[in-house]
Amino acid sequence: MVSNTDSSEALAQRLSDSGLRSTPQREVIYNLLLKKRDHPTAEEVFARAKPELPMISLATVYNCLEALVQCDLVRTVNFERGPTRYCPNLHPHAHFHDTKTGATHDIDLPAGLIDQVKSILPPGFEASSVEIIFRGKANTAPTQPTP
Amino acid sequence: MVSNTDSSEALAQRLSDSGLRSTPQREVIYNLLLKKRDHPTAEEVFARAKPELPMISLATVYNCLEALVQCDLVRTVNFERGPTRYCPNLHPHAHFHDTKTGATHDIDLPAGLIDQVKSILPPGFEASSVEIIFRGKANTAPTQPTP
DNA sequence: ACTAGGAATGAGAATCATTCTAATTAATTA
DNA sequence: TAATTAATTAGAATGATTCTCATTCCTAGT
Repeated sequence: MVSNTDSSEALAQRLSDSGLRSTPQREVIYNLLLKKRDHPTAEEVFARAKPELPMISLATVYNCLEALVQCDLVRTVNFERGPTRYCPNLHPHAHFHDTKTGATHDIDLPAGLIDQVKSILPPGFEASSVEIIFRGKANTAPTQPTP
Repeated sequence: MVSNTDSSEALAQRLSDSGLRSTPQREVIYNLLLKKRDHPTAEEVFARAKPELPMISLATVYNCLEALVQCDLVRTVNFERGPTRYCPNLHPHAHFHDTKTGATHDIDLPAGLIDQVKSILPPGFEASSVEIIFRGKANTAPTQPTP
């Protein structure tokens, strides 16, 4: 099992690789993103952090989230002009935005898809990233009630 | 050649199909989007409309753009949380955002690509739309100077 | 043509997410 | 330990968009 100390040190390492410091606020926020991976907004992160860090300010939440994005532990997701949402990254994935419920789902991308999509670019276009956003209804079956 | 009246009437038709009225402001704004297809923001549209309609207000620009979006003559494009940009639609296309210059380029999508991308969705996900955004550098050769 | 009722417009206030500022605190290095 | 540098906090400021509301414009129905 991964101990708390291990993940703290991994985070500290990642941060310092980007010239940033590890702080209690950054640790709490990163762990909270890992615990509930539902693409919270900064305000939601703020609310979830408060019980652990009652004095934390919204500005710090933004600062911490930006730090985590900078060291590539977290990705931002935007739908239209809604508030930015944060997702503890790793695998390449697309996002499915349920227009009914507002929920965001990660969609794993099969190997090669990104390259295949990039291959439609005319000469002269060098894409460093490709973002794919689906919109629609997700019929995510609720946890099956035992009959 | 398509006369001004023709396009006006086409616009009027589209608008009234969506229960909206044709107005001078909406016509000017739609024509201006068609004339320079560089994905302007509302503020930019505002600036371009003023010479023709000195009394137009920014609120009206937003209203008109929304009307055009509603009757499917115009699409919105968003990059992160930057201002919404407007693009007179029609073909299915992706967007390439030049991170160096900020310019937005339309990328035509080959037939079938959208369906192919949709096919990666796990069961239960019904996508009504797929958006593809590329980011990177575009080496769009400037209009070749005759030697 | 005339008028009632519903849109659309214009001007400015309000809102929302985010960024900035300045003062304070904490951590790291000399 | 002192000096530097970064991070935190609270609140002000910003920027895009939406809202409000008074006014004007159309459109039906008479």
